[in-house]
Amino acid sequence: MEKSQASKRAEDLRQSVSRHLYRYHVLDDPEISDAEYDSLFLELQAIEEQHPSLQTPDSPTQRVGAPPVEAFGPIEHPTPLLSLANAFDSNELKAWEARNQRLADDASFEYVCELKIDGLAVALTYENGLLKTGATRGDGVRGEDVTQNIRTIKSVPLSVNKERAPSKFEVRGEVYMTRSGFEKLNAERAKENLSLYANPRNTAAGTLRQLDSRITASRPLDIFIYSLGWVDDLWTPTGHWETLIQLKSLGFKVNPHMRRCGSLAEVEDFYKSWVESREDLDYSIDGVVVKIDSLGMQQRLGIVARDPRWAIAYKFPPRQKVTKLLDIGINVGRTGSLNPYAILSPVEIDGAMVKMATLHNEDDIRRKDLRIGDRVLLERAGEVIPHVVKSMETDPDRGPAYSVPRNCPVSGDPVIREPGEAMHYCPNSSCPAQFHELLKHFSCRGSMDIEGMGVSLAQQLIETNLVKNLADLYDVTVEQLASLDRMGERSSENVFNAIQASKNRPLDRLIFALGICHVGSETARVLGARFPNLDSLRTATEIELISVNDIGPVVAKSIAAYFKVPENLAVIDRLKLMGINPQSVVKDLPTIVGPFSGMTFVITGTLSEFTRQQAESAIAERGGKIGVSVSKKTRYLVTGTAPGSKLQKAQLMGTSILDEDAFSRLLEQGDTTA
DNA sequence: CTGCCTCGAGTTCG
DNA sequence: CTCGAGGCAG
Repeated sequence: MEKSQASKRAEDLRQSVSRHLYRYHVLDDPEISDAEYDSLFLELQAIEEQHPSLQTPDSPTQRVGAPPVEAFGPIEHPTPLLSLANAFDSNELKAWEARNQRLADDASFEYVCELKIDGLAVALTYENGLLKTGATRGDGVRGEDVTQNIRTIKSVPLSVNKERAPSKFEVRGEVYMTRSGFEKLNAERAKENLSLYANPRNTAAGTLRQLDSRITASRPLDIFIYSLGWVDDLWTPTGHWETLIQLKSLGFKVNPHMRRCGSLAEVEDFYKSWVESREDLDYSIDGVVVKIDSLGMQQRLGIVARDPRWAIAYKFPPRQKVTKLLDIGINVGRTGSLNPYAILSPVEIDGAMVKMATLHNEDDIRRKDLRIGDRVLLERAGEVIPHVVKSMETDPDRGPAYSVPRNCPVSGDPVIREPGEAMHYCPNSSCPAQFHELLKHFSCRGSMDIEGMGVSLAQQLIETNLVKNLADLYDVTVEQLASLDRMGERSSENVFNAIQASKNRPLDRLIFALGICHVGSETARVLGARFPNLDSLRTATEIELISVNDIGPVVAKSIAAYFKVPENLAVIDRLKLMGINPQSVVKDLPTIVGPFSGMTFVITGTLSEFTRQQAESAIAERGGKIGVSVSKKTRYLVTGTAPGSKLQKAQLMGTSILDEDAFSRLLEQGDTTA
């Protein structure tokens, strides 16, 4: 290509690549496919390689990172990056307003609320439309020059419209890493056997301070710009809100969740709505920043020490607390696994008094080096279930490291741990603790579905020796039930009837209810469809079992082993005598042909017009399948209110997402086409 | 053998 | 919901 031609083409490409980067990373609304983008980018790169003189400092090819530097140079901030005072509750927020009103002759304020992103503050300067420097906050007065790293963040404009922007100015923002990007990064590291990063914030901090900016370029950093630092001319916005709008129109990525509020009550509303839905975001926030909108008023109120009077960080209640690990207890699971759990000095987190948390297994406890008596960090993150994050102690001699007991705390049998397995097991399958769990499993919804059979009733039946194995359950009389604690005449009859009614459950439910190791609801369903009754399953050889779809050597062995135990066979025989011997019609797995054939649906959140069961059977009736988690094979994600992390994953993977209305419409359409 | 995807098992508070 | 691990396709 001739140089003049190449120059023209390079200019066109730079513009269009920059535009597509902006649409993708700032607006989140791409116009072209990734492949189309790649081809434009590669063409530009090729031209610039051929004619190095055509390369410009704001070319998108300059975002890939540069060779490592020895150390970062210092950058002085012409106007210091301030910190923010905190308010931890509504009273402190009111006190803040009251103080400002006193100082400002009882003026009334307009506020701007923004999310407080949990990331790192940076200052970016532009000169004549070009990005000049990017610096960390440092101590507020002097930071580090991380320009090369900042350039690799795709949503940072390398240049802005010279006509509309001041000739020199500084913007401030927060660099962060999305949760999904963080998880993806850790997944990649796990694959390469590298150590895992602790959390998105620290990882973002480490990444921004990478001496080799090519590494930074490969990491999913992003930025939200939230204010103008200084400006040399031209621009005289009158308020913070207007500043944000202007920054957005210049092409900066400004967080979309901001609100102008006429009163503190509105601020409270904004704050409360985000306390509820902070987990729906793909990045962490730790509060709401409240600023007085008017710049004139800001100047009038001024700054005390390092905190401006006109702004405050209204922090969310912490979801992490430090508490004392009083002891480590052991639960024995249905499979005989010994499951350690933390007994904690009760603390309130997010409205709930937490006093227990699972500790998974011995290795996990040792990895976190938790010892009895330690102060530990406890977290109730997005999910309801709390977990112990780490120990706060550092003294290596503070007490003995934890070991799972050598003997089962219930039956006293020596526990075993197979090489390569994470869990310790009690080998005694008739251990009362195991039987208690089995009885609960046998009775639960999805198994034999015996209503009224809860923890306390199961315990009493076992302790009174009324039920020593599963078959005994069907010999229990109304009178015996009524003799137990908290069992009146009515409830005894109800439970008795529920037990009798459970005799008619289909084969797959019975197989599931037996609690054979590795045989869950799905495997039980497969087995129930392949074998006509329990007898034929019982006599099946391992080879026959393996030939069944979805059954491999491990599961086959487990099933065969179950049917070799004399106690198990005795129970099955007795159940049969009592009339529990369901038959199934053997055929190839039923395939319903319908409008949803070949589609997998995943549901998250709470639906309002359907129960989950109804939604699932509506899908199944139309030939669709229900998936547990979002994967490439998921056709639709159906979302209700308060969707879980599946939504993020679906967005990440580009899965079609249906809200409840869209789902209803799809069901109806399916009906007409069926 | 290696990378999916799916299944199983355990999970806290009110 | 999340983890670990079983099953299976490439």
